[in-house]
Amino acid sequence: MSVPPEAALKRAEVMSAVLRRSGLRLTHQRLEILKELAAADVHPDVEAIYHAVRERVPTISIDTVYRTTAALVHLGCVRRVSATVGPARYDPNVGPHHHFVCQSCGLIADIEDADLDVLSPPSAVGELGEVSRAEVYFKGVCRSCAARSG
Amino acid sequence: MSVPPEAALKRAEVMSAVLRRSGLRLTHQRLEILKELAAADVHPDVEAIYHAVRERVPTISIDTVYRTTAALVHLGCVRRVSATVGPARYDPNVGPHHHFVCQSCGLIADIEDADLDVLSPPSAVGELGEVSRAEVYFKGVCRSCAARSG
DNA sequence: TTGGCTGCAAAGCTTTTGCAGTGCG
DNA sequence: CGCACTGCAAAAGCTTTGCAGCCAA
Repeated sequence: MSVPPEAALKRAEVMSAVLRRSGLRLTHQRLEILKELAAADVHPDVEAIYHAVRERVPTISIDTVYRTTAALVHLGCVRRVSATVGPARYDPNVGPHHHFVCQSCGLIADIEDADLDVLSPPSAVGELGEVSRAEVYFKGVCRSCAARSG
Repeated sequence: MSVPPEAALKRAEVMSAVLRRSGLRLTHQRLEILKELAAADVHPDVEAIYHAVRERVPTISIDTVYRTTAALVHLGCVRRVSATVGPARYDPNVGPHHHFVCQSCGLIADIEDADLDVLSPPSAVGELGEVSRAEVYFKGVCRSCAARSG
């Protein structure tokens, strides 16, 4: 939630535009979910989005959050990332970037690094399929988990 | 299942040794699960392991497969990897290596590349936590999915 | 012998789906 | 006004847990 307001606004506008352009309806519920995602920098899961949006739209159901996130992923507006533990998390940053993953609590943090962005696959990968993107995951233990377990 | 027999045997022996050394019992069921994992090169999920082992141990239950894989992950004998879709998959190769992931069917293939192994995290990562390993995921669409959908 | 392990059953958690009413375009 | 969307409820899929009997060490 500490994404710069102007960046969040821009993201929300892009998402709205893509939604509208693709023929999907921009409902009150979808708008709130989309704004929540646009402003998120903690890769929230569906449960977290649901609770946050419910503050403003008390009648929303979690099904709608599932359906809307699925639609946004399908449109390429957000990216579904999954840790090795816990529910799927959603990343509103769809540009090239990388992640730090805490193996203990599942925290996922963005890592921006131009050198990693230009990583190209070894030639052998071509035999497996068509690569659209490379993502580096740095796995370890985050500060708070390290502090908690000594 | 096309891992070289001697490599699979070696892996199975290492896993058995680790299990025994850690005070866990090497039961008939565990031995078969462990052999199945040692010989696997397709990153099977629990369901796949269960069905394969059941050919030889018809009375085994899927709970035991869940419990045994969890134990092996905890001991560092196999690695749990998760695609963005479907159940968790298990990788008996715990050395440094990378993956190709099919975004359509969830297939995960190993990629060996010495250059990628020595990738070091950007300095900013140090603020987040302690990194124990870097893994590169090349995401795209595998050959059979590409063929299926044109 | 005995404490850890197994199989069974039930439950928990995440996610998907069918349906009827609602509201966006 | 029509059809996509929503909320509700039920179910499906993956995984974990409690318990009583069994077996590796």
